[in-house]
Amino acid sequence: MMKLSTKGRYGARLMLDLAIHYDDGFVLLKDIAKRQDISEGYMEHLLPHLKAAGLINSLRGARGGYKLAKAPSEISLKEVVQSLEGPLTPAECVVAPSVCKRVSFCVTRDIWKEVGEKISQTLESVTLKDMVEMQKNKGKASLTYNI
Amino acid sequence: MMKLSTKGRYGARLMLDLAIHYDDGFVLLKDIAKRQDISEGYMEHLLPHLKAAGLINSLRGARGGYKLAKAPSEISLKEVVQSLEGPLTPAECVVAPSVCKRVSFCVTRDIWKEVGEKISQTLESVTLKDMVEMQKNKGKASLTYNI
DNA sequence: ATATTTCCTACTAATTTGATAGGAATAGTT
DNA sequence: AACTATTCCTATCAAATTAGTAGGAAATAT
Ligand code: FES
Ligand code: FES
Repeated sequence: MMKLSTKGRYGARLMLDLAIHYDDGFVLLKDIAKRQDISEGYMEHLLPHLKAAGLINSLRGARGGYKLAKAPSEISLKEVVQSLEGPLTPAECVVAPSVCKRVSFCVTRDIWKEVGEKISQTLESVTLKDMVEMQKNKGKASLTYNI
Repeated sequence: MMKLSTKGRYGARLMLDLAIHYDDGFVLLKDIAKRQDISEGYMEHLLPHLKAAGLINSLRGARGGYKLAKAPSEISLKEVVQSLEGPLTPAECVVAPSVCKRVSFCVTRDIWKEVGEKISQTLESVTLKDMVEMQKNKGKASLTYNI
């Protein structure tokens, strides 16, 4: 249905959480899971991908945890989603031409490619820092509403 | 993986095929299936959606078949994909807020919404007529190559 | 040593996707 | 009226993907 899987959605929230706590040193997965209300066990599966993509660092053992490998302003949402969901294209054959026999003359493929590029551009234009700012503003707004 | 399902992909090819044969009256599903190399039985499932969306007309019985309900220039790829895949948004909660408890303060949701709008815009800017033109140009190019 | 935490692997359950099958309803043709 | 060709409808099945759980090994600080 053209949906992101939970990998991408949970991953975005995970990274946003790490960005919010960027100055707090290593953050416990347990705490992220609690704050974001996501199963700790499931979220564990996301971390190797994020690490392989060079987006986070980890330390094990007591006092261990996770933290961003770069400043929030240096990490785009595109990197996050892509590391978890794979290529951001609506059709496999855009990135793996061998899966379709019709690649050489298929018009729809050209369009799927273009759509994928638009998605990439959009996600690339948003950094974790932007998201932290957005979150702060949201917090303010809801406080105002409560007065 | 942020992929379109075969519904959307096959549907786009089906509609392109109908657009190419727009002047030929009712077109047989059998012929579309043969030309596009898609299982006739499976493609059958797509047609009710396209019809419900007012994109095609059908006639049953002998000499029956399918044809576009509007001129190719009046049908955007967005309508086609949307009728088959549902809302063009990367996360369910954008369109059905009740599925997440965090809607009121969730930043990622705002972003998924924006991405969905970009996808919509891109698909909306392409009509079946555009696709037919693209196909013609492809045909020309490949002929040239063969000389 | 001990407690805490990441890391790794295997397994299971649930959902979605892709595909097939059989026949009812409809419309033209003879 | 009988016949043929086609859409239309529903049920079913198989395969693949996604979501989630479990158990324990490896590493690090105290
Ligand atoms: S959809 Fe893959 S080549 Fe057309
Ligand atoms: S992902 Fe649905 S509200 Fe955040």
